[in-house]
Amino acid sequence: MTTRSWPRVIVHADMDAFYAAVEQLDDPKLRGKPVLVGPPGQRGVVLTASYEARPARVGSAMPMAIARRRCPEAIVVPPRFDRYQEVSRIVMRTFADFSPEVEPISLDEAFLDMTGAEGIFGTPEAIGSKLKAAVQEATGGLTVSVGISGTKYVAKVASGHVKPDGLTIVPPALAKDWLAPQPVAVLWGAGPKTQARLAALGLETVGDIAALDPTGLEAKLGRTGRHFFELSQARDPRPVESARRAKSMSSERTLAADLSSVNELRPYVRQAADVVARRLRDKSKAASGVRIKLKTHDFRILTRQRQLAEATSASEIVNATAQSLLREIDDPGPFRLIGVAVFGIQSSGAAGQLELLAARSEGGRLDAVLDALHHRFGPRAVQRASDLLSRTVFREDVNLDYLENDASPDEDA
DNA sequence: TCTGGGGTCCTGATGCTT
DNA sequence: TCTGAAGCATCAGGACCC
Repeated sequence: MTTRSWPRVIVHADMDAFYAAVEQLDDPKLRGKPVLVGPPGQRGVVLTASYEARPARVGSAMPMAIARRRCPEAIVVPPRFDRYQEVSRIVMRTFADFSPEVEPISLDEAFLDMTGAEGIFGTPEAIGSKLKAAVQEATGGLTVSVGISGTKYVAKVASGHVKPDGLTIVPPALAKDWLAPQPVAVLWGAGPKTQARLAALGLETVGDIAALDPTGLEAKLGRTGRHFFELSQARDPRPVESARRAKSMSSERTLAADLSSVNELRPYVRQAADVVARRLRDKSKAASGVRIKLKTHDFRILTRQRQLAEATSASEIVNATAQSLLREIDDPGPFRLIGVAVFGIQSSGAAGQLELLAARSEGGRLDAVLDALHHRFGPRAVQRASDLLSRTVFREDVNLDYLENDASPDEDA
């Protein structure tokens, strides 16, 4: 199969049962056995179930208590996020060997834009096979499922079509027909509530949506209706964005036991505020707003937010704002979860200055940026910028998105 | 059977500015 | 000077994704 007639070649790569697979990779005693990664206590859900556990109808997001009942022989392993991040970095670096345009979606999946790569890697089948082999070799044996098509949406559905260790190729010309018999659950954005609404309208498959008049669907579902219609036609113009930035950061925790008094929540707010403020500083970022989140014992979510006069990464300011927002809560509780988030994230410090200068300098050229940096902030700023740049692949025509994205690749992986 | 944590985007209400 | 409409920003909540 050739991709010459494909307008774009988009790859979606999704690691198979990632957390559980990493645990099995690191501990041979777990291999071939049902493994559940999740909190060892009762108040939590399964993060990942190994494929050996799945015949027992155990899967992600299932309450751990239920999963243990359904699969009593399963070995429960507490998550080790540092290790998953480490392996994720290896996987993402492997993807980067195939394309400069890699958009990580989470630790275990990413989109790659491989348009024009046929000359280097061959047909879509060859691209998929080589990518899978490279990941397996780089990680010491982890498998990845790959979907390839002309849009992000179809590539994503395709990668989930055959799992684990699958490779599904959907030529753009066939994509609409390929989607048609699939259930509406594959529509990006159709969760349980929306699926129920669609079912009430007698819509069960993507083909049912594709056959409708889009204005009628829009009248019933608003912008979501139009969005679903476009997806049903296999139309999805979104580009692969390798320079996507976080818009918010949060830290939240479910309490071991519900708390009723706002005063009892204060230490947890302080702790969460410290965590997000530290993460902002670690990434040389500042935030222009603070939000708190509470979950009541009956699972109602309450939020309160406030804009700050000035962007900050100071723990004291984030904490003071969060504590003040807590005073605005008049719900009697009891509460089972407390969280603090910051939003309106922007760069601060050297990375931010570099970004601004790159934006302002003529054409964003690197030499102009460094000159301006030296002129305005002195040699230490140049050193800091050089440190940042030494961790990137050099490009003559550096633009701000590229700099921003690669300034801290370790955390972003 | 009893529901995590980290995110994004959308919607409707409300208040401010022009 | 007053009023109303339009546009915009912000807020709180909801739904969704991994």
